[in-house]
Amino acid sequence: MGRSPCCSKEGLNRGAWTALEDKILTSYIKAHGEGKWRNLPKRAGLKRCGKSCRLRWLNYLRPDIKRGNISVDEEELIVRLHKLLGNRWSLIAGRLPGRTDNEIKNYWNTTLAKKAIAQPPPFPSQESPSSKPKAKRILATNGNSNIVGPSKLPSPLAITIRPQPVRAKPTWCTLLLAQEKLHENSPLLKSTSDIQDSQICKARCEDFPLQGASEIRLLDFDLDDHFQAEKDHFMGNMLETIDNTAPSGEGIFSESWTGTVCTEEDTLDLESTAFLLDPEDWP
DNA sequence: AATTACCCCAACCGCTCGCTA
DNA sequence: TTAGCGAGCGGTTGGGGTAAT
Repeated sequence: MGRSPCCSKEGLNRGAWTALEDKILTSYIKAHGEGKWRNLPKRAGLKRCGKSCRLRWLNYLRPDIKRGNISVDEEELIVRLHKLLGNRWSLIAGRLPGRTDNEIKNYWNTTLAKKAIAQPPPFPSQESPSSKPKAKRILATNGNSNIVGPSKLPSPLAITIRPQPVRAKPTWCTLLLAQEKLHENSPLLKSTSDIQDSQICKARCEDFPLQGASEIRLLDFDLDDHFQAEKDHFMGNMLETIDNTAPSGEGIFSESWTGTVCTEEDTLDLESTAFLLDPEDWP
């Protein structure tokens, strides 16, 4: 079939944007909003490809953009997220308010990748997530590591794991690990009986909305300050566990699995998790 | 001061996905 | 069911800036 190019390249400006072009694009979007990128240049009077306009706006002109001066905290978060997600820059950027995927990608390629090479990961057998075949389901393995003592954990606590959404509207496969699970040596699901247990946890979540948080994230819990230290401790151990359990692509945190946003609404949407409760449905 | 080498990052490109008619 | 469009993603490129010689 072959698709039409996004725009005719003839007669269009290319390369660096001028201040005037920036001004035109900014005022047009302020007046008419984002979207309809293909027609935007014509309507705004810009001799640019629509894609180019979109990129310029999203990566540079948007008012909420933070540029440069990536903090140590942000850097650490990028490293952790990259460990989990691979080169999924947009997902990583989604966890860093004000940062764009392009900036993070550039930062990684120019700065962090070198550091990563200089400091090889502790588990040599673990490949970069992006180089591994996609995992298809949650297959539990034994983490075999102490996570954190019972008294350290905020309550209630749930972790949601879902397959990596390729685009919007992901198919959710939600597992909620009961707090009690985290008190055991193996925090990860090992058997279908564990999955049955996770149902109980869901009920608890329904009964017990998260305090002061409309969402939690595997890498960025949004909990009360009171729990900050516990959160950091927990996350540190959790990441170690992730490293230990996904050396061969069959751990639940391998390739296509990400710990990601768990909104209250998502937590309550249990339908998509049904297959997890039925061992017959496992391959 | 001139030249070269290297680094950084904005922008481009090709591809894919979701949606819709 | 399928073709086409709009949009987003990740890899790559090229040019400007700066350090080194």
